[in-house]
Amino acid sequence: MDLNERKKQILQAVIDEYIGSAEPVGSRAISKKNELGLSSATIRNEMADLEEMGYLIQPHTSSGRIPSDAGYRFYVNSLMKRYRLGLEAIERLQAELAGRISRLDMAVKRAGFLTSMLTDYTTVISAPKTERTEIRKIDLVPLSGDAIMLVIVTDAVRNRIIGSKLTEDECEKLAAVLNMRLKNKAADEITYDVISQIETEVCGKLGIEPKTMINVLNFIYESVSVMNDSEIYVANAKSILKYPEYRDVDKAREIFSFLEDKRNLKKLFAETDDEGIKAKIGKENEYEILKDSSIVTANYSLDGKAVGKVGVIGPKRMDYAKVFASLDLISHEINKLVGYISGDS
Amino acid sequence: MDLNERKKQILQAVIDEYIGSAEPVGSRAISKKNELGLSSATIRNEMADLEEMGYLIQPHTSSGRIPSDAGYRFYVNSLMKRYRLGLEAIERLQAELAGRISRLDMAVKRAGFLTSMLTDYTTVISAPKTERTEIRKIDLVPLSGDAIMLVIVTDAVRNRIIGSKLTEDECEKLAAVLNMRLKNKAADEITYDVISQIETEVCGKLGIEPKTMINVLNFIYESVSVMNDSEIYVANAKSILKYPEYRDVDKAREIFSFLEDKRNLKKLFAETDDEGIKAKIGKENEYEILKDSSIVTANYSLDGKAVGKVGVIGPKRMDYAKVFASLDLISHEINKLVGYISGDS
DNA sequence: TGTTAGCACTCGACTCTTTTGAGTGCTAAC
DNA sequence: GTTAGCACTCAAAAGAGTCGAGTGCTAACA
Repeated sequence: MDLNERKKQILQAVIDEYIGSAEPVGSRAISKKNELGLSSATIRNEMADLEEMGYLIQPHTSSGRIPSDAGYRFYVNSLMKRYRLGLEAIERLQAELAGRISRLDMAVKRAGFLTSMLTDYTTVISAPKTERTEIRKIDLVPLSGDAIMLVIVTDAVRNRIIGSKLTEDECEKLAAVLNMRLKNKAADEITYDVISQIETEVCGKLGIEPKTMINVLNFIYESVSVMNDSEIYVANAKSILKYPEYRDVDKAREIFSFLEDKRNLKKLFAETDDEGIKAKIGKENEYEILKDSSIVTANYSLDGKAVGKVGVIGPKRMDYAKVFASLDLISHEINKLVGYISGDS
Repeated sequence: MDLNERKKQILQAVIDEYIGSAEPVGSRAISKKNELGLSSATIRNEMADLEEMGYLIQPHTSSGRIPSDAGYRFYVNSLMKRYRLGLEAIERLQAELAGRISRLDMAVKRAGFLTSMLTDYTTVISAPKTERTEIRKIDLVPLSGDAIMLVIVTDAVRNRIIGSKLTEDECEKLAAVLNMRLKNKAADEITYDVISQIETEVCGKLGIEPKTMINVLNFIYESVSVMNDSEIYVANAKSILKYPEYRDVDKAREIFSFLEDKRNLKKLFAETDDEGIKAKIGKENEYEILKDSSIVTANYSLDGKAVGKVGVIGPKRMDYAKVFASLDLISHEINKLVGYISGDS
């Protein structure tokens, strides 16, 4: 069942051609390129073999061939030539990412955008996931001038200044209650209900102005919300409209809907390998909607541990070589970045 | 040139019908509804008049009529009936907006999303613009345990904790330099260059660890960036694919591109009235790409002063009555919200 | 004078047929 | 093993015919 050298060359030529044109490729077209010095008839025979072996598909009797999922798979595994990104592109990307970005989530967002520009495909990127964080301490510090500072300590420290006339004594009492209720609780245990309960139970008892109470609790809830969901960003979703395989507006809309729901994207990433750059081609994807698309994902890491992923979504005939090269570059650049930006969020 | 009552009724009937069907409306269809008790022939005569007067257009000789821009304009100004939103819809919206949102930008984002759900059209919303803010003071406070707190005071206070071993003395010196350079400067004067200059000039002179310096300056730059651009959010862009007028994928893509560039949206908002709810219909829009679309914008305010806008973008035959009602509701709800959330960002 | 029935006319949309041409598989000769 | 040649296939494009929703106009009616 092995492919001889000539069959490989022909398969590669067909796929390369099809990636560019999105039209079924005929024997004559391959022969014309004259890289192999074979007539169309010979190539026709080989293509018939390749079809029988499952690497090519003929949409109808009298048309050229298009690659099957297996064909693409073989191409990605064995045939694809290494793509060299232009030096200017690399340098521009490095410059863009090296700009003044101190917040990691912004940097990640930017990286996603740049990937989508580099590849011309829709890009999905996840911000680093903070492992099960729990609240270590909550502090309330009165500041001069009718303001207090609320500090929430987890792995990181988040703080906010709130306009309020709480005295030092009141601050202490409130902080004590909050710590009693929330200390050592994991972020995902602190639900909306827990917060609401504190509001109703505590507010009257301590005699604290409701507005202050609400502001404090809001900030706490917001903070745990942020901790819980590792953000996922989608860049350049519109680019799918560029490719003829999504000419059907309804299909495009389905994909947009899919991309909009971050739970889908999380699940998508959860299913992918945690190392290297991997492609999922067509039906290799779990999701019905993506059966005609391919996804290539890469990991980026901090201290050698995978913390986030970047993925490129496009038609099955995507330019895998370019996408692999781009993701390789981007993930390396993010690695550098993550190591560089200080850990605070 | 005035329209008599009957012509008005017919124009209204045509537009109502067309809003629902997106198909040219014939005289028979109007006659059938039997609200006027007129035969198709009579209506035909009236429609011919309405066409002559510029309110209707006949795409080709033997087809029904569709409203012209002027027709829509007349409809919006004089004909449109008040739309009553369902009570459950109103209550659900209020509940959704009243959730635990303490950050204004999040609330605004949410409001945009809700508007798009309510109307089923793409929604653009701008976060409140802080007027020319300037830096009043920069503080650096050493904390226990290898950390310092950087505080930037403008109208609001932004602060961040940075890992660094600066002593109290060094903090004071650095703060002095930063204040000397940046105090009383408006946010938009503090460009990337200004920040870079400080980095190169100050770093060596004070003998401060570069990493700390970079973190401090990054946060400052980030803060002024945030002050400068009032964020604009787009919700439910994909919904434009729902309407037959955007069946042409290339046209849809153009609109997506337009929506992606926030400068366009800012300009769009800048061109609209600062009070009430206003529609721009078809060619009333500056942008070529929006010539076949309509935009309805509303303002929301804080202390009676307009601070932000919400806009709905859809096909010219959008359900203006519903959109006006929705925007009315939403802007009132945001008004409440903005007054309620404390001023910090 | 306003309304309406009636009729000839228009023209996009749909269907059916024909033509075209890119591509195939197979055979026979090199 | 390779290739020229040829009959064959079939989607897509082009053309022809039909249908019907809709019009404008005229003449008759209330």
